Amino acid sequence: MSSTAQGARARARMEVTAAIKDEARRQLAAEGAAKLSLRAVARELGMVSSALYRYFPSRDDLLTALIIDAYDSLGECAEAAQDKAADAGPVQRWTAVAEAVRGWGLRHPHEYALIYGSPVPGYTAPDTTVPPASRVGLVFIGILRDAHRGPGLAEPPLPAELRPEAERMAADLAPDLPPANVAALVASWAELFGLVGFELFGQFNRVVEDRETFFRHAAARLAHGVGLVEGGQ
Amino acid sequence: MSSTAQGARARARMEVTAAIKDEARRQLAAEGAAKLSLRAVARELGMVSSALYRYFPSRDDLLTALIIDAYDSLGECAEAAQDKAADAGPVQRWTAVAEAVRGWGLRHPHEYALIYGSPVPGYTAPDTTVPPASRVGLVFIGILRDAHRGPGLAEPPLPAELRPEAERMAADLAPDLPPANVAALVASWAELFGLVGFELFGQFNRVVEDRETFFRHAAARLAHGVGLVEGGQ
DNA sequence: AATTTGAGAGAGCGGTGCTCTCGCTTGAGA
DNA sequence: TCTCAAGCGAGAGCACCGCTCTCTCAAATT
Repeated sequence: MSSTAQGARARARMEVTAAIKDEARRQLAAEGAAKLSLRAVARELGMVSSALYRYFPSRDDLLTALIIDAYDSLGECAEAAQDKAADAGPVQRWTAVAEAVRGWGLRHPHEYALIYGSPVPGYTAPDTTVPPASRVGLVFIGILRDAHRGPGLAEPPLPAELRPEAERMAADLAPDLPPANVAALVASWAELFGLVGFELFGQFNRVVEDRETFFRHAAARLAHGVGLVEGGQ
Repeated sequence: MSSTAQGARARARMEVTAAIKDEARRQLAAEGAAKLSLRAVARELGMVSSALYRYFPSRDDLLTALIIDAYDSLGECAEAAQDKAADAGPVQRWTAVAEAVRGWGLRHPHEYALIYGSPVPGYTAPDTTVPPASRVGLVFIGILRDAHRGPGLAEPPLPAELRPEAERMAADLAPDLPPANVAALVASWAELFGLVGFELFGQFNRVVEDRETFFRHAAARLAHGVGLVEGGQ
C-alpha cells in the first residue's frame, strides 16, 4: 500500500487539515497574523468553529503550523536560487540567495513578519520549527563551504577575544570551515535579515528610494565581509 | 503662568492620560503588545472601559502613543551613551551607542518588538512617529560628522551603480558627508538592528552563546565598514 | 453485525474593542 | 456671582473572539 493511502479517513483528515491551513494562510496574507481568526477560517470553510479544534488544538498551534510552512517556503526559495546560480562565482551566489530572501519577503510580507518579526504567540518556539528555520542558513554555509574547497576563501580578521566563541560556533555549525569565517557568517546572516526587515517594516520609508540596487550592493558588501572573493570557478 | 499650569481641567486630563500610558506600558512590558487590553488597563485604574475612550480614540492610538514613547526612550538612551563616550575615538563611540541600543532592547524586549518588530496595528505609521524614530539614526550621523571634521573618515568604496542613490540619501540626511559614507551608514544602521533583533527574537538561540562579545565585535566591524577609523581625537 | 472511533453541530462562558446614551460635576464666560 | 455648556465617568449593549463541553450520527474496525 502507498504510504499516503493508508486509511481513507486519514486522507480525509489530511485534506481538511490542508484546507484549513490554506484558508488560514489566505487570511494571514490578506490581513496579517493579528487578524487571523479561527472562527473566520471555519466560517469560510463552511464549518462551525468548534469543529476546527479537531485539527488544531489552539489558534497558536495553527499559527505554528503556518510558521513552519513559511520557513519551508522561504528555505525552498533560497535553495532554488542557490541551485540556479550554481555556476556563478561565490559572491554572485551569495547575492543571488540574498535577493531571493528579499524577494520572498516582498511577496509574502505577513509571513515574513510571522517568522522574523516579533514572536506572536508567547515567545516559546517549539523545537519542530528549528529544522525548517535552519534551511536558509544552511544554504549560506554551503556557499562558504564550496568557496573554501574551490577558489579560496579569505579569512576575515578574528580578534582574540572572539576566538573562543568563533571556535564554538564553527564546531557546531561547520567544523570544516575556519572559525573566523563562521563568526563573520553568523553576523552577516543576522545583518542581512536586518536589511530585509527594515525595508519590509517601513524603516526605509523616507530614507532609501532605490531599494533594489541599495540591497544588492549591501548584500555584496556582506559577501565580501564573510571572506567570499570575486570571480571564481 | 507656567505653560504646564494652564487650566486645572487640562492638568487633570494630562495626569489621567499619563496614568493610562503608565499602566499600559506596565502591561506591555509584562505580557507583550498582543495581550495589552483596554479593558484591563481601565480595570486596573478603577474606571470603566468606555471612560478610556475619552483619552484615546482606539486601542491602536494607545499603542501609537506607546510607540512614540519607546522611540524617545531608546533615542534618549542612545544619546546618553554618545555623550558619555564623547571623549573616546570614533569607533569606540559607535560601539558604545550600539551597545546602548542592544542593552535597551534587552531591558525592554516588548517595547523593542513594538517599534522594530512586525508593525502591529495595520502598517501605517503616523507621521508623528517619524521624529522620535529618527533620534538613534541622528546619533550615528553625528558620530560620522565628528569623525569627518576630526581625525578623518575613510571613504568606503562606492560602486558607480549605487552613486545616484547614495547622493540622494546624502542630500537628504547629511549633505556635509561623502555619499559613500552615508550609504554605508544606512546599510550598517539596518544591519545593526538586524543583530539586535535576531538576539532578542530568539534567532540566536542555539547558535550564539557569548552574545555580549559577539555583538561588540560585530558592531565594531560595522563601524569600520562605514569608514570610522581607530584611535581618536 | 456489533461496536468503537471520530467528526461536526450547537450552546455557552468569559473575554475583547467599541458605541451610545445618560446623568453629574465643574470650570469658564456673561 | 450665577449660569450653562463642556467634559467626564457609568452603564448597557453590540458583534466578535478563543475555547470547552455535550450531543448526535455516520463510518471504519473488529
